[in-house]
Amino acid sequence: MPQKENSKLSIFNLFKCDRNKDSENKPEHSAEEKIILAATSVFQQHGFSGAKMQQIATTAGVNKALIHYYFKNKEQLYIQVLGHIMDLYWTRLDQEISKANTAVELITNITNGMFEVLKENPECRGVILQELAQGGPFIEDVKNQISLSCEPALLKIMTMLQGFMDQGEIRKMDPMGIFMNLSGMCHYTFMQLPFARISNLIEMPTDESEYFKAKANFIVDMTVKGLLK
Amino acid sequence: MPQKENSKLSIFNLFKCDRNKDSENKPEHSAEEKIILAATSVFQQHGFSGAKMQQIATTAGVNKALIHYYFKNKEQLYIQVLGHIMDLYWTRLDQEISKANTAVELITNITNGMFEVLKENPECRGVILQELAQGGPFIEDVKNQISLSCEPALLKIMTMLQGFMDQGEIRKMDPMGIFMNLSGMCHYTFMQLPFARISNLIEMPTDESEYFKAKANFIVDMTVKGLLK
DNA sequence: GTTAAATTTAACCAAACAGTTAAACCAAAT
DNA sequence: ATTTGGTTTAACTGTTTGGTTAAATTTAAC
Repeated sequence: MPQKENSKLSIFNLFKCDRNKDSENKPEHSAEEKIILAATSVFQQHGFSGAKMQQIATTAGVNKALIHYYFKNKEQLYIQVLGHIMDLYWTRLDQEISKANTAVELITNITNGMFEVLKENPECRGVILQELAQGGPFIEDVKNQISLSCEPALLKIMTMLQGFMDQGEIRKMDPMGIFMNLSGMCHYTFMQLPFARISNLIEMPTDESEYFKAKANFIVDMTVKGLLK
Repeated sequence: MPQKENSKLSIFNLFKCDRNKDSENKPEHSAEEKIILAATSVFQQHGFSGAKMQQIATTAGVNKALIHYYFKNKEQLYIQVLGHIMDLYWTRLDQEISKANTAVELITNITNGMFEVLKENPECRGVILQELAQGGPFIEDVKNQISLSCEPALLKIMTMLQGFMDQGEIRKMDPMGIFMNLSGMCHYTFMQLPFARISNLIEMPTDESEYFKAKANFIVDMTVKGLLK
């Protein structure tokens, strides 16, 4: 069904096909899902203005007219993409933090969760942060999406950190500051990945997953050490 | 003089007017400088594709034809802007690190230097990182610019950190990893600034400079603590 | 088998935009 | 006084692109 206005695809529908690759009878996304996924990728590569509707259609293996059948216009499509990415990101992060019982585990899980979601979904890297950094016309939509997707998980993280401080596992610091610093280190790792790949200033092992593993460990190590009493 | 091809404006010419504001007789930038400055701002706000040559001209207080008189096309102008930003950034950083005698001073100065240059030049925030994160067609130009602008300063930082490790002030860690983490925390602070300004999840004092000061101290504190033995 | 929804095809429109051109204008230098 | 180079003006071109439309075609449901 077309959804010209403000309905929103759920991440659960959008990715259930990826999760159980064994079901060969229904391996395909719906057209609407394919469009969102393609749009996410194209917006990531070229930015909002640089992304062409035709390329999104081609990438999705779909006709351009169909995009406008499902989405009112480029802006609305972009907003849906923002929502999709936020959902993807915070759903994953929420899973990770729920498993932690100590501060060290929490830091470790957040870091690994961020690394995994950014590894598996390269298109997450640019899109959101671009909106944040530029403070463009979609910043309000990002804010609304954040309220929906991330606020509960974020508050959970804050509460847990505060708890670990109260019980003395780590020293008393601003929990939001801790999380922001951790986010910064993780995201920055992926932000400069295209540069790291071609630069001789940064050593990259042939196996890139080794690089990520080492980076994540390094971040956890430095952060945990920075938090302990 | 027009410079259709590969000549490059020096940052020293580009900003000497800002430094000595007392000289009222020559307060104006040259047209070429005005164009670069305007272009930097417009590219930052709208990205490469979203930036309009006409808007750059208007912002610079100059005619559109004049842009093409000095710069071959949009791509070349953008590359010049990248170079200008990198120069600006690393020149400032180089000044800061030279003043440090201990690891703590080094971390402090790098952090403060980054904060100041990002505070004073908001347009630095998006442009470069956008290129890095997207890995777009200009990544090679960024790499070349980095070789010119930052490599010496970066190597200096690495050497200093290594020295502080050898003499036992901080524990032995990958110096590049330290710098990358520090960069990530600083840049991320500014990246999400537009969001922080409108969000109620992040507390912002009415005086924004207070926010920056606290953030910088927090980053230094966490980093230094994370590096000590 | 009929109906309704999903999807394609292909042509089209209007606006925006990068870049060009040529003539005119102006300021400073010679 | 003339030259030269920087700068403006304004019109123009060719292309790209977002979006529309209407008819045709397929798919799935009932």
